[in-house]
Amino acid sequence: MNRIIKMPQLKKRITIHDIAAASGFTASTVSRALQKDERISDATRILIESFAEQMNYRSNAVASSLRTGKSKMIGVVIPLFNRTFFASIIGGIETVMKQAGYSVMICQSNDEYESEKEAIRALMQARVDGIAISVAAQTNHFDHIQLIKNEQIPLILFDRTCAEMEGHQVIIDDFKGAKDATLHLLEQGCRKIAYFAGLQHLSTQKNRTLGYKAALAEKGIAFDDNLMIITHLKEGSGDSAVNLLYEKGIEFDGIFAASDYSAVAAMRNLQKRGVEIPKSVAIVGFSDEPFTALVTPALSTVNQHTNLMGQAVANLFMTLFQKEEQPSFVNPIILAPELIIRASSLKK
Amino acid sequence: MNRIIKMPQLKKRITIHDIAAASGFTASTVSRALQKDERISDATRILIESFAEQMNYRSNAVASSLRTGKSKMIGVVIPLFNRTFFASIIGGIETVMKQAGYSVMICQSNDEYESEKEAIRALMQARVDGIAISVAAQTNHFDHIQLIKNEQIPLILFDRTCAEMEGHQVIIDDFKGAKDATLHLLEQGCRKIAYFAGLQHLSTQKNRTLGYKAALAEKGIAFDDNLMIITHLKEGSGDSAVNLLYEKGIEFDGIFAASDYSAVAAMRNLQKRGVEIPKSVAIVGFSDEPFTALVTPALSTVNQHTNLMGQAVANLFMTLFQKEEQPSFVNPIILAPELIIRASSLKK
DNA sequence: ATGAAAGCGCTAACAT
DNA sequence: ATGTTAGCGCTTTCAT
Repeated sequence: MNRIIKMPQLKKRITIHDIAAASGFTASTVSRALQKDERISDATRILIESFAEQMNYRSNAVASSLRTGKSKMIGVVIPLFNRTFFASIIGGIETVMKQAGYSVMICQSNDEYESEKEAIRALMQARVDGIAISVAAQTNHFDHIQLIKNEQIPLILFDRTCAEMEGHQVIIDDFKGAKDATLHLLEQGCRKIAYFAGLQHLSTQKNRTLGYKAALAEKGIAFDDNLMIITHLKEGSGDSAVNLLYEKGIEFDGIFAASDYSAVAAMRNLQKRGVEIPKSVAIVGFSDEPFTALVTPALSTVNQHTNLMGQAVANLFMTLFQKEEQPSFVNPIILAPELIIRASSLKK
Repeated sequence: MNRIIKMPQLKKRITIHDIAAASGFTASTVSRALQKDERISDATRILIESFAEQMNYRSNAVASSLRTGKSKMIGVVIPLFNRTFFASIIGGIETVMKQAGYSVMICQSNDEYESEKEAIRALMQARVDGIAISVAAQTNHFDHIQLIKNEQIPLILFDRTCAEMEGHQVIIDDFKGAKDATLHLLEQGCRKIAYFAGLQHLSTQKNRTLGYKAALAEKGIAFDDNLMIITHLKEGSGDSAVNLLYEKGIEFDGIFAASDYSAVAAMRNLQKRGVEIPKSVAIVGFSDEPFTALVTPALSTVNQHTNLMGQAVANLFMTLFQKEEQPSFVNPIILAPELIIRASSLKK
């Protein structure tokens, strides 16, 4: 004797075949209808769409990706999330890519070579359609980035690039940013401007150094090696840099720090020593992190128009995706930074 | 007459079939060998591995994902990248997931319902194996989150959760954090503690309010509605909150702000008014953003052990992945916050 | 305007 | 220990 037993219905995901069965068409017609292929009549399309809706269908991007070879995803590798700088760039990238139907997969390198390599591996395995990278501080060889090019995956370097790698670039004019900042300090009457520099193998930092020097040169002031202190620019570095200047007995009447964190830490150290800011020492930072407007005195800094930068990256992707073959080089996109003058540097 | 013509060799990606052909085995053996299946002899495995290496093979995660139904990716949706808070949580998640061979796909909701919904849609289309969400400030209905549960995708709510949704949770003990902060201010002698609160429909903010009130109650101080000012807690809000207190002529000798940005903005406003901190007004913030140690006076705040929180999320995922069926509920994981006492609140 | 059939690259149940 | 075979869900060429 047989009795019908209700199986514990495993809620299988709906596929185009289910819709095909339900609607009486075939899977290909369903596929075409959902893609709004012109060859499908409006009536059929609308019918199929309503079935899809009712049956709660969501297309399987994995299957689609396997078939078409396009994942409609791009990957972005950044050093760290904990800077408004990168957050804002990604915001710009996402805004544009989303409109074009792309998802953005973000990975952190923690400024380490190994993590960066691993992130790239993961993105390539996920078969993303393009990869954008701001290279890690510790990265000094580029074989892992070369892999991307070898596989003909569109590659964009942004912010931190590397001279050793040719590729598409979206960068800030760090030279101009640093030069403007330094010129501003000079115009405020500073003559001995300490420069808290970042690691000089980074393209951005190298260019900031050139900008600093160019400003000095323009005003006929000799570059003084003692005033340039190279650090990792993390939170504590401004503090130790100021201490170093004092220990060495080096006089200074201004600071240009290539990082806001470093600048604020320096400011705090000087205030503890009773140094008046900006009267005795004027300070300018770099990046326009939100807290710079909140410290006392408010920190002058250089805004990098990060959101625009992100949009530029995304737009470049859209251009690259249209090309059959990846062009090995296009002119870099260079964005202009903007000096934000606040109380920390205004002597007059 | 025939001549051999060299075709412009399209560098096709290497598949297991190519390796099979080159090594003389079949695709399944290659697949097994590369997965280190025990049934394949060491000799064969090593041979195949060397072929793979030489031929520059990378496995196609998309194909593998389609076949196995597992993507080895998880998705994380956060409101915004521009807080060290979320950056650090993600760092914790990534550390653990990577070790287990998972990639992490991160999306921003910008605190908007629509973006959050869109992010979830993208993650589900990518067929991630699990989704972790810290819900957007503007989200007030949860149908999109319900979708995740409907599809039986492991779901973890972290930090900001919602009472309306049952699900796995990893949260901070916001109640305790706020209570400790307020008690500390009371112990410093404050009697009229202004409370700069966040939007009260957020679970975290609601709990902080309860903590604030509990501390007052414990010390026998009546809650004064005038002292509680609800804002979005963004950068400018601390400033306007202080202005409001002055306009209304409400006296206060302490501030507990549910955000570091708000706290620092308030501090700055008061300093401009010539109010001494912490002498006249003691201040405590929330989150321990890195810049809080850099302002003058350094800001007392509540550290939320974000990295641990991220690790807890990841570990919970690993547990959930092992279950055949998703348990509808497990006890929430509640992490203890830590009060960081700095100069801004030390009267004694 | 719609259908049939093949295949993207991989894995796994079922052989042997 | 290795091979055969089928199929994940989709797109797309070729038919009609």
